[in-house]
Amino acid sequence: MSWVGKRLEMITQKSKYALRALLVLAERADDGLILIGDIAETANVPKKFLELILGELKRHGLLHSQRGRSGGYRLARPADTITFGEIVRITDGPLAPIPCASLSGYRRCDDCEDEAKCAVRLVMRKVRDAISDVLDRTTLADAVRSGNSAALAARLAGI
Amino acid sequence: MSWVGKRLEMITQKSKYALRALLVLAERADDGLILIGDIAETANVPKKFLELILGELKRHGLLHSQRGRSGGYRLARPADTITFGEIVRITDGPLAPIPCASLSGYRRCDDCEDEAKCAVRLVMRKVRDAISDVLDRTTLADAVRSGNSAALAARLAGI
DNA sequence: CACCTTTCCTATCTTTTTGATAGACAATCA
DNA sequence: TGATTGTCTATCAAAAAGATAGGAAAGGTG
Repeated sequence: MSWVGKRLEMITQKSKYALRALLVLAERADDGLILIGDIAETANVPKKFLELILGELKRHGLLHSQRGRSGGYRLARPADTITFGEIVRITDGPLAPIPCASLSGYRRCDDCEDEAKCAVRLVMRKVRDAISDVLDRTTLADAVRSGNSAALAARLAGI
Repeated sequence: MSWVGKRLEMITQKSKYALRALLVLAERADDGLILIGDIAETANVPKKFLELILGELKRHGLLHSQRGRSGGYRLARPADTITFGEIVRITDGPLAPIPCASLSGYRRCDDCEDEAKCAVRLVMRKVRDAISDVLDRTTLADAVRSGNSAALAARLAGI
């Protein structure tokens, strides 16, 4: 099939890293501060790159951190109040497939003749809604739960 | 807001061009062959770039074309049998946000420890389903209709 | 046939985005 | 004081996206 070798990502590696890192922090939410090296290793993310990502998440209020010996990171809010949508918007930008279909990051297409009758935009608005329907309703806590039960199911099926 | 200036596209310009071009062809489905220069002008797409796109769509069986004087392009199938999903998959690749969540273009993440319990993947599969629910159910014919009625509504509201 | 028109193919180019690393700096605590 | 740990800024290389150029091939017309 001819699309093999094409672009295969709508969500960047960076967002994937952010999600994995936050899931680690959500799982260990009761363990106090966690070292970035620890997060990097568990989530399998290059440590230096993770620094940038966690910094961004912190600046947006998702993380609390402390420097110095016995420092580290933890979630700034309960895991059931942080959604995938919020995270992806921070690391990748708006969820809409194209800017003219975005609520949070609307921008007119500069090559659009008449936005009112642009069928592409109307369809992409539906796509945006469908994406946000999933991502804005899924919290880190949900994901931890579903990850655990999926692992359990796989274990039961496999063994 | 801090995501201003970030990536604002999940669907490329190329796909937008493809959709606009095919919508032009769908609207004029009864007019026989249409010149690429005509399509380029109407859809507001750089002609040379459009050549590449239409070539790809043709090779995938969406278009019929003829060379020489009185040549041009037309849809190879009825407009109500061509979906947005099919088009976007040709021009941009799989709909899934990440390859490990794709049906049509599955590929394992090479940095994934245990796919079975990867919560990110589970969520992104839902996103994939949500996207394809919209795009695989929307045909060119649907879009032409909705574009027209949206234009009508705008006209009624505005004048 | 010769000629014009139009699609088709291949190569190339520039710009932007993505993913990643380096190194100095600042806070914290023993 | 000094080891530890997060924070900031700059920089880089590779890949993807967007676009253009030039000619080859096919089809119709006189």
